[in-house]
Amino acid sequence: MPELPEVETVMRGIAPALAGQTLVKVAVNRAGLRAPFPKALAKRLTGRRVLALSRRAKYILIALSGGETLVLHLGMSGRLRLFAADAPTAEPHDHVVLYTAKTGLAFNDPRRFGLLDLVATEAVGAYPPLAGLGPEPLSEAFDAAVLAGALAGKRTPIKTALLDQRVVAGLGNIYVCEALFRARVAPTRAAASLSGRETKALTAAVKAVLTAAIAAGGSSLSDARYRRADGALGYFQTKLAVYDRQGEACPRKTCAGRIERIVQAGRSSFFCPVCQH
DNA sequence: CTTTCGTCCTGACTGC
DNA sequence: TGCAGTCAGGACGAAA
Repeated sequence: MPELPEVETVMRGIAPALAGQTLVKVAVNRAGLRAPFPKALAKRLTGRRVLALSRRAKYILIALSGGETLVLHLGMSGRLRLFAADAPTAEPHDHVVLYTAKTGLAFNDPRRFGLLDLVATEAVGAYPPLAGLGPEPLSEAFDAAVLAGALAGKRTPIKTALLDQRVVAGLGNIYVCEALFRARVAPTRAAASLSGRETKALTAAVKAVLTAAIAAGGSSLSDARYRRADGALGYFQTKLAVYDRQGEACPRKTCAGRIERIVQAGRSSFFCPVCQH
C-alpha cells in the first residue's frame, strides 16, 4: 500500500513525537508479522532512547540507544497511529504499540504483510531486506546513467523493472504508473529498449512525481487505509493522472486517448495508449 | 543468471 | 440482505 511518499510522510509525522524520547513501555499483541518479532522485544526495548528516525526505500528506521535499530515496513496495509498517552486508543490489528512518556505509537496492520525487526545499527545496511536495494530515487545517486545501467540487458517490461527494488528503491505500483505516464513511456516497453532520451525523461519523471506526492502527504485511495500518523489523509490521489483511472480521458489536453488498464506480472498497469510509446 | 508465478492475510467492493 | 468472487499501495521463495 504505502510507497516511498507515504512512508516518508509517516516517518516525518512520527519523528517529532519519538526523537529524543525514551521508550517507557512496548506492548506486543501479536507474535509477528512477516517475520517474528525478536524474542522479548518488549523487554529489550524498554528504557531505550530514540536517537533518530530515517527512511530507506519503503522502510522506516528508528535508531535506538544500545546500538540497535528498529526496522519497520508497512507492507500493503500497515499504518502507524500516534496518540496521546493520557488518551490511549486501541483498534483491531494493533500488533505492537510503543509508548513514550507523552505518546503511544501503534503499528496497525490487518493483512500482516508488514515487518518489524530489531537489527544492530552498524549492520542495518547488510540486513537482508535492505542489502540489495537500489539507489534512493530522490538522491543524486539516482540519475539517467545509473538507471540505464540497471535496465541494460533486461527483457522484462519497464513497468516490472521499475517495481524491482534492486533497480531503484521505493517505487510501487502507483508511482511507477505515474512516472511512466509523465515520461510518455509505455509500460509494456522492454526495459533495455529505452533510448537515452527516454531514460533521462523517466529519471526526471520519477523524481518529480515522488517530490510532488511527498509535498501532498502521499496518496490515500478509496479504501482509505493509508493515513498520516496524525490520522489525516494524503491528497495526492486527486492529482494522479492515470492510476485507477481506466476509461477516463487522458489528462493531456492535446491527447484524445483514454486510460487503459492491463495486467503485468500480476499487477495492474494504467496508461494512455495514445501518448505513451 | 533472469523472469514468472503463487503465496502470505484481511477487508472492501462488485454483481448476482 | 446475503454470499461468492475479485481485487488491493508489497515482497519473498519456488519453479521454469
